[in-house]
Amino acid sequence: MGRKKVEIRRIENKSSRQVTFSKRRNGLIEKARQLSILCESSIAVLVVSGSGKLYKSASGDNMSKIIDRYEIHHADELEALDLAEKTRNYLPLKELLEIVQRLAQRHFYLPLLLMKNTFFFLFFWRIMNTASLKNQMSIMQVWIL
Amino acid sequence: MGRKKVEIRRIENKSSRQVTFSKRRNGLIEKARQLSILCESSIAVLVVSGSGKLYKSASGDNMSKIIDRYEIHHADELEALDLAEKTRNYLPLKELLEIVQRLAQRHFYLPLLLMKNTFFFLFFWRIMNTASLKNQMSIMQVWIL
DNA sequence: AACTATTTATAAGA
DNA sequence: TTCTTATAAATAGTT
Repeated sequence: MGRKKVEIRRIENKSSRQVTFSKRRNGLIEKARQLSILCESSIAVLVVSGSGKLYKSASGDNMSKIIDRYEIHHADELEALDLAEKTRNYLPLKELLEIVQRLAQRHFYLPLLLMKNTFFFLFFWRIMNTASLKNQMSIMQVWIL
Repeated sequence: MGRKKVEIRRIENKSSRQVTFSKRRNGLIEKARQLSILCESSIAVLVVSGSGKLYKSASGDNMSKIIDRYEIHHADELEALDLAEKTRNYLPLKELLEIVQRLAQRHFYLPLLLMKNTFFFLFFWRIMNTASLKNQMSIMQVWIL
């Protein structure tokens, strides 16, 4: 949509890349706003520029709610069944902790509340019931870090 | 961009709303992809339909990374200084817990790791040092829920 | 799902 | 940067 057709590949000229970034970024956010109103939907757009600057927009609902909705969706995609299998087989505590840590690392931002239907709580309570009080601090650090 | 100019307001006819949703959603995601390539940027688009279905796209980087970048940005916006002030004045434990709960509610998805430079840990350790062991369980529930 | 008349977005230039 | 305008692209209504 312009004087010339452009190939969709990195614009090498820095200043025209910047101009295009600004124009199209505004266009994208405006499109999101329109879609949100026309079709009663909630839309989040997050843009991170090459230099790391963040531009965001949330239409129809606030950013937190939309991201929460994504987290729920994402949680659903987790390998819950595989984990359930392992849990039923009563893994050693050490291995349980490793799984928790790995998951926590991969999906760290995932609010635990949103995982209420998954197996984190099972892990948690089992660990808490198994570990001695003096170990609880370090276990809590696993959960927090 | 069509046979007629459309006002940007909710489309009342359900089926044409659905058709428009599908067309424009695809358009939006394609625009995001193009911008990401043309200008070397990372773009996340999250769309939640009126019926709650989620559509997402991440270009230039994966969704987790882009959302993490947003979380960091968001954390920076927190009223950290105000909180620091309050902390220095040694609020009663009850009030500290209330602040923690309010923050947790508003920014629940925020990974604690990303807040390492904020005051959550101060809160946490102070609470843990103040509370008796038998209260720690309920305090942990504050943190988890 | 296609088609196509129009509107809209935007690339290049001023 | 901001405005202008020729042209490409998106899409509203139709089939």
